Amino acid sequence: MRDPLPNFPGYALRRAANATAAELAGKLGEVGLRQSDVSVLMLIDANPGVTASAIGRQLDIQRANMVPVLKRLEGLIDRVPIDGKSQGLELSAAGRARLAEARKVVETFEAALIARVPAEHRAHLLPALEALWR
Amino acid sequence: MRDPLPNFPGYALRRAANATAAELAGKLGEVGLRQSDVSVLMLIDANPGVTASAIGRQLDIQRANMVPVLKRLEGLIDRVPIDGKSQGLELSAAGRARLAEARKVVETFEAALIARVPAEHRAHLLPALEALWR
DNA sequence: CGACATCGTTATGTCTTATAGCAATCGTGG
DNA sequence: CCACGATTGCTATAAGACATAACGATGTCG
Repeated sequence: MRDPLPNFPGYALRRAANATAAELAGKLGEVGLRQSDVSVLMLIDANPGVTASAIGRQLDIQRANMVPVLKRLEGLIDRVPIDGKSQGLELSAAGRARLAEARKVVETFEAALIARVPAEHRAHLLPALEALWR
Repeated sequence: MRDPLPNFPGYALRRAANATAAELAGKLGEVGLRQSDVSVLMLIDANPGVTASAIGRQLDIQRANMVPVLKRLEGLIDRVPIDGKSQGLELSAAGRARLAEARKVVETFEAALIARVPAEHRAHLLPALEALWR
């Protein structure tokens, strides 16, 4: 079947993203987490005390939609009141342990990812993507 | 805010894909089409007489989910019975006209896309993406 | 102090996608 | 030539992600 679509970088981009996302989702499923979960955990880990709103802004997740995410992460996250309105988020011991597992999965996955792209293109991928994104 | 995520190629890939997809969706909205619509139209254009099932396989769209897509494209597509079970799809005159508009939008968009990536990385993007996808 | 922004949250609607099932038809191996 | 497994188009439905609007409470700044 003739398919002119793969010649469009934008199309290839979307397909590649979908394919790899599905792949990662599968592997993360084995540790009981989703990609968004891991993103949130990593951000909290790197910024202890951040608010849910701030994380949402960073990840382009609506404030309202952070609620079910955090609910799903119950037990992995501690909420520390900052003032009467905001609450800081931190990883619990369980959260740190779980993140360590997830990190292993992600890093294995990412390594496999770049390994898949031919050596001569490898170094160009990340810079090219960042240029597109921002 | 510290954010380790953009260092992961897989993450950058997903963000770039989302950002560009949203952008394209906006511009295609001006001609009243969605990305999936245009993909389908292009495939039909390149393969007159294809079945809906075949298109679905090519685009990873479930057979069942092709129904609303084709319904949305009513008037742009003609259905030509192949046998008692299958029907071939072709672009109508209106469909060809509409696809021409869409194609202009897409090509403008794609040109702007690659223009955005620094020259030294430009040629590597598509091959790298294809390697990831397949 | 007062106007305005922000926080966390609930509720709700929409859109996309997956799943299962159906009747009709096709193609192929025996 | 025909019975059986595969395929087609389709309906119905469920699940999931996501956006929007609104709320009370609180913080911030002129």
